Amino acid sequence: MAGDRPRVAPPQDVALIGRSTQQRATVLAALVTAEGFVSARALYNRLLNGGSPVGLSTVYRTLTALAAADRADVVRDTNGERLFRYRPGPDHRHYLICTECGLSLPVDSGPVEKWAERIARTSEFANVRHTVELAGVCPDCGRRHVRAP
Amino acid sequence: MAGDRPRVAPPQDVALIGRSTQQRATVLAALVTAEGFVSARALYNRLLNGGSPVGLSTVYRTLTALAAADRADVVRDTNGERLFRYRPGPDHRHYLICTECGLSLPVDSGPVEKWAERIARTSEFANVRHTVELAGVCPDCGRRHVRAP
DNA sequence: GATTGATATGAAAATCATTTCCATCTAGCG
DNA sequence: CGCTAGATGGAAATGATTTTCATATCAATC
Ligand SMILES: [Zn+2]
Ligand SMILES: [Zn+2]
Ligand SMILES: [Zn+2]
Ligand SMILES: [Zn+2]
Repeated sequence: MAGDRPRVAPPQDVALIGRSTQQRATVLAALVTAEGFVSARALYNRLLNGGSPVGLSTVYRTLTALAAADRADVVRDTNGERLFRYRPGPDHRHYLICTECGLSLPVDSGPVEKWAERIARTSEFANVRHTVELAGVCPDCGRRHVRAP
Repeated sequence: MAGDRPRVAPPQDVALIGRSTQQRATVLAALVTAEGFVSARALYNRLLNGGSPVGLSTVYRTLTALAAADRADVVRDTNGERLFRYRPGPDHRHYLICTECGLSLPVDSGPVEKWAERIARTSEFANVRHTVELAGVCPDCGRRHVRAP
């Protein structure tokens, strides 16, 4: 198995999670290209079809590491499956996600950040983190469902 | 197996999720008594030890039904496990939960509800729901960790 | 460019929460 | 008292994620 694997431009980010390997660059590139939330399995399949197979465990490891390094946002879909989305900037974001097609839009979370901070401050709790997700049906999917089963 | 199972006062709520059975009353009573978030398995064990065993599948079914009937709030812990908490009132709540001991406190969520509503309104999305959770380390658990591994 | 030790990979097996199956029970009603 | 739709529970199935461990490869050093 030498060398005929398509090289993907490894964004500098790869270095942030340890050694810079071919697989990590591939997974990261795929995540960036996805432009939305994807599951580990979906990414795995995408790479498989694309001719750049990466082991499923490696996909999981890479995505988990990216999330830990704040390079990816993570949400859980209704079945409890984890979905990952590449995050360009340093600050975390919150999204409005379509439960039908997965379309995700960052929302203005300023107010909710302030609220969370205030709660954290006035509580005696330490190291307070928050999870905020909005989910609904996007216009396209809604249109598609008018009077149809 | 006749009749020596301790009767638990079935809150009227049992009726809300179909037939009023002994098991559902038992599960609901245990959930109320828990006074915090519990997993299905934890509740199952509690009942087992308490001498009022209820099948695990039934525990799951009951908790799921209670949640669907807005009688319980649900969160996911860091491992993706679902935790349930009995909800006395009609309105949903959000909590500040201790990641160490599970202690959960309802927080004032007025501002975040308004925020979520505004986002929902200004987006074109339909049927928008939200998930909001705060998690940290409670005073007791924090104290317990000072300078200790 | 060869050596090498720390890391990373991946296929398969293991975990673990949750669901489904299905044979058996029972609440609720006439 | 029956009757039956709905409920139960133990076992088996499902499905995502993690672990295992033998093998491969990064990257620093000679
Ligand atoms: Zn959609
Ligand atoms: Zn935030
Ligand atoms: Zn605590
Ligand atoms: Zn709310």
